[in-house]
Amino acid sequence: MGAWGDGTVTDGAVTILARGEGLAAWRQIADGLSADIEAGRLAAGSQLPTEAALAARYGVNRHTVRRALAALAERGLVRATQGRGTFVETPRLAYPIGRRTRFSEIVSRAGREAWGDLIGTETVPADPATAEALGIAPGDPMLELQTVHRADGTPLSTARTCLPLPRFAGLDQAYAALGSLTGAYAEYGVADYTRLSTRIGARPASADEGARLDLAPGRVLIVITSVNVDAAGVPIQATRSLFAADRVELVVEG
Amino acid sequence: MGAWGDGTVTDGAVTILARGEGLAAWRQIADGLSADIEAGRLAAGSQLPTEAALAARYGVNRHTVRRALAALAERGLVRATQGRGTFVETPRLAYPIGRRTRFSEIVSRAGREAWGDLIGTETVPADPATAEALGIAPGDPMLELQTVHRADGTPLSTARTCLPLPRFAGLDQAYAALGSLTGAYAEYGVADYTRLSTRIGARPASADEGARLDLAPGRVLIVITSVNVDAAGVPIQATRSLFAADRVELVVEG
DNA sequence: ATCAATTTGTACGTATGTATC
DNA sequence: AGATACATACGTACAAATTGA
Repeated sequence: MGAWGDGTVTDGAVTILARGEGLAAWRQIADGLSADIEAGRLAAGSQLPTEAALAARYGVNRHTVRRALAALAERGLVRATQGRGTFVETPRLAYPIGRRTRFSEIVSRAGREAWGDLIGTETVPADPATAEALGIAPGDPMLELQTVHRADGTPLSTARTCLPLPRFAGLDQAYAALGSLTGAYAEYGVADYTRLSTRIGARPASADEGARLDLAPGRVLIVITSVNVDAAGVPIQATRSLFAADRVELVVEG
Repeated sequence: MGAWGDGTVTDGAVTILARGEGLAAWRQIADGLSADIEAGRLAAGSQLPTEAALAARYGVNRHTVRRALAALAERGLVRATQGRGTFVETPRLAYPIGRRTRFSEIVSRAGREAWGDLIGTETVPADPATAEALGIAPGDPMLELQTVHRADGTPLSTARTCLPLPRFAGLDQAYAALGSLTGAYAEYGVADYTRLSTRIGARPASADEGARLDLAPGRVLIVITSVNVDAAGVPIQATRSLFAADRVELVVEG
C-alpha cells in the first residue's frame, strides 16, 4: 500500500524535516515523536502509526524511521512487537526511596489510588540472615507478612515483611483491618520509623512472582531489601520488595 | 549407584538433622548451606554437591534437598542449571549510590582493580530531554562519551555520559589519558561535583549492550539515569549507566 | 555427528503430623 | 470428635539440558 496510485492516502500531512543542516533526520523524528508522547498527543498504550506510515509522513525511508523508533525504545518510551506494531509505553510511576518511604503517600501523591493486600501471614523461625538484620537470634519466631501493593488496581509490587515477635504479635490483624502498615505500627506504639539500609538489585520474575504481579514470568523485577528501625534505632522490620520494573522507576531522594 | 553393595561410598559423613522438633528439615539444610557459603567454606563459583549427594549426606529424600536449594536460589545465593549442577553465585559488588558516587573509589575500596575504558566519543546535538537536564537549549552541541567500567577485568557497567559544550571541549582526551572522569574534570576546574538526581529502572539487555558487558542478551540491566552538578549547582553531566544486575547490587547511602 | 552418562526439572503417587473449621 | 486443608517428607519415573567420549 503506497501513498499514490492505489487509492490509499496517508493519515496526515507530510511533516517537513530540516535536511542537510547537521541534524540527522532520525533525530528530528525521534525528538518530534518523543515530544508528542510527553505532551500526551500520543496517549499511553496507543499504537503508533506503522513504520511505513511514518516514513510516508516524514518523507523518509523506513530505515530512517526505524532508527528513530529504536532510539525511543532504548529510552523506554515505546515498545515494538513484531507483527503487532509499536506502542507507547505507560509512564512508570516515580517511586521515591529514602529514609521515610511510605507506599500509600507516594501513590496518592501521584494521583492514584493506593491499595495494599495482605495475602498471607505466617509465624516462622528466623533464618540466620534475617535474624541478624532484625537483631534477634536465629530460630527465634518472627511474623512474616506477604503483601501486594496496587495503584489503581494494577499491582506495582509484592513484599515479604518480617517483624520480630513477640513485640508485634497480632500486628497482621491490625494491618488487615487498616490496610496500612504505618497505621498498624501506630497501634503498637511505633509512631515513626525510618529506613536503616536499602539494597537494590534486579532479576527476572519466577512463575509465581509473575502471577502475583500480573506479569509474564521472565519479566524484570527490581528487588529492594531494606531494614527499618523505630525512633530508638531498634529494627522493627526486614523487607524484601519486588517491583515490576515495567511499571515503576525508583527515585533516590537527594 | 547406591551407598551399599557396589563399592561406592558417600563423599562425607552423614550430617545429623534435628527431626520432629518443629524445624523443617529443608530449613536446616538451607541454613547449613547458606552458613557454609557465607563463611567461605563453599567458595564463590564452586559447584555444590549434586542433589543426590546432598540427599545422601543429610539422610533425606532428594525432594527435601530441592526445597532447600530453592530457598537459597530465591535469596540469590546459588544458581541451578539443568544438566550442569548447582553453583555458588559470586557475591555482587555493593555499589553505593548517593550524592558523591565515584566509581574508582567504590571498586578499589572493595579490593578490586578499577578500570574505565573510553570506547567512543561523539559531538551530537542535544535531544530535548537531555538538554533540559543539562540546562541547555535543544540542539545545542554536547559531548557524548561511551564508557565501560571494569573491576578486575569483568565489566560491571557501561555508561553514556553527556557534557555541555563548549565548556568541556576536549575533555574526552583528558579522560582517555587519565582513565578517570574525576581527574578529567579537575583539569577543567571542576574540583568537586555532586549528584542532583538519580532514577533507577531495570530491563533486559539488548544484543549489543550484552556484548559490551560480556553478558548474554536478555540478562537483566539496572538502568541509572542521573544528573551531576558542580559546586555552584550548574549541571555538568547527564549520565545513563547500565549495570549488569548479576554482578552489582546498589546500596542507597543513608 | 552420535551416543551415553550425569544432573537438574517435572510429574505422578503415598503417608503423616498439625492446624483449622 | 470428626472432617478438612495444608505443609512436610519420601518414593519412583521420566523429560530435558549439558558434557565428554
